[in-house]
Amino acid sequence: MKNHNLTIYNSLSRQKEKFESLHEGFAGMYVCGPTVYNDVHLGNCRTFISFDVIYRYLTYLGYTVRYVRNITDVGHLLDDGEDRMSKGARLDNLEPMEVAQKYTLGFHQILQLFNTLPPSIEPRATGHIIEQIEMVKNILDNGYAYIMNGSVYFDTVKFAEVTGEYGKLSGRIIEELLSETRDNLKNQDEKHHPSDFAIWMKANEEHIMRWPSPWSVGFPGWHLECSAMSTKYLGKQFDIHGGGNDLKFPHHENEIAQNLGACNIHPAKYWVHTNMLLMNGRKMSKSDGNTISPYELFTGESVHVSKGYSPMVVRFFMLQSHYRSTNDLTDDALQAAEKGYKRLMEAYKSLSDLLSDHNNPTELDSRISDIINGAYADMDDDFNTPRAIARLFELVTIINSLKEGQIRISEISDTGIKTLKSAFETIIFEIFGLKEENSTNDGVVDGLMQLIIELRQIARTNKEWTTADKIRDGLNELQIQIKDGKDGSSWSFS
RNA sequence: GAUAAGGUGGCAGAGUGGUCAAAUGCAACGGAUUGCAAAUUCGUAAAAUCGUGAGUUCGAAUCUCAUCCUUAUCUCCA
Repeated sequence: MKNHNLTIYNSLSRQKEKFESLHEGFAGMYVCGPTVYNDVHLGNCRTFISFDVIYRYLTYLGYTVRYVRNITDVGHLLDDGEDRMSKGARLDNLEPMEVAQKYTLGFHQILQLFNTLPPSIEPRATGHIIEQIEMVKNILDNGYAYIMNGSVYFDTVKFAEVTGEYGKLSGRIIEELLSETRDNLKNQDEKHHPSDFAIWMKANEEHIMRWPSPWSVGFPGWHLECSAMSTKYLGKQFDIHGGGNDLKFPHHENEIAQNLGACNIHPAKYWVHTNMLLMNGRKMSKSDGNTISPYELFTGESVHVSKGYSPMVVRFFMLQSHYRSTNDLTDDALQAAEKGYKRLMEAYKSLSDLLSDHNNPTELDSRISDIINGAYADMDDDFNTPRAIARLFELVTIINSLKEGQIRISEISDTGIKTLKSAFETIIFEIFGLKEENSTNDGVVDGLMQLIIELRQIARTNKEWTTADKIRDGLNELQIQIKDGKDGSSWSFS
């Protein structure tokens, strides 16, 4: 275990709290995953990238982390009461499980491109029907639910009266919830109160996804899976529960109610919510066209971007804002992120070329250590990646100055260089989860390019500028950029 | 309407009582490099008085109130 002073903003208390895990050396984290009836939304990616960094940082600190992220493949109700999964199935003319499989695979592919680590356990709601039924039983036994025509509803009024816990996370006031009317909601008449919610639903004739239960052949309520699966894999109480801001109500509020209702204990010590990703200052919305898919973003096939941006550039862009702030995705901002990201990676590469001629501690050495410690302190402060990145760029300036001679190489010791290198590796690759891209691994291309560069060099030596420029411009059109430096030319994909 | 989070340079985005005329990246400007560019790089240089108005305080971007705007949730959403 590393010494640290990690604080996390807890949505439940609305303040930063010192992180102390329930079990020394271990950390349990549950994050609400996607509903797999559609392609992943870029906003989802932001959330999962944020939690990926949290997962990575906890691991870096030395915790043995169990990271559970579910796949919702049943239970979401549409306005008309139809299950989301079966709707997708009907439209695509597929089995519900086929739909789930298809979009689960797509989801994994995209997240892999973003270099997120897979969770320790990725449970599916349909694989935990038994656990969910058990939980319904427990809630019934504790008197916080009632049965109506084969469906089971959570009694929010009674729960609120007995525990006083309902609405705390989202700041809802129970009286106001009770006075709300929702005439268009199906089964409204079955509920005692509008704020009550289904934990088991009786399936009607057309409903494809159905399981037997003590109450009816039916399916579990949407909020129930997370309560059941977090309890199963992390215990009745665990450290961190995460998800997007938009899940606070009703999903997380109801989850807390279910856990308390079934187990008499608050499920999570720290509730962590990520903020929304915007595009051009507005929310992403399919209906008004203000949306872009991860794939479109990578290829540039969208009116919203001037070109494609690689997954690592997008990841870096997202890390440049704090997870609790909204993040505005714009073409300008992505271009800026791309340049910054490249500069950061180039500086890392330059480190290999730096050689000090001595090993006596210097003033610069200690300045470097201070900056690095600052970056870790930023991460300790509620995972402040933008500030940590800012510090890395202070190091970038130092590295480049050493390389270019603005700072004499004797001003840094051998140890200082090693410290820089290991800090870059740990922070950029291990914690931020960035990786190098664009290596061709293609001997033929490399060989050809080497040859072309040599030919152009001959032309340049002979001052045949027309030929040299033709090669340069022609390659440029093929998205290959020639970079003329002091020690010859190099190339890269632009 | 209610609830929650916000409005900081040209753009993105840190900062939440004094060390802030305010980090960092990009852009812009100046220099280095170049056959010219691009790319790269340096800059004790330039750029925001922190939505608006009022208040608390010796002192506010940071606290309070009002007001305008944005986003989220209240119905499925990361």
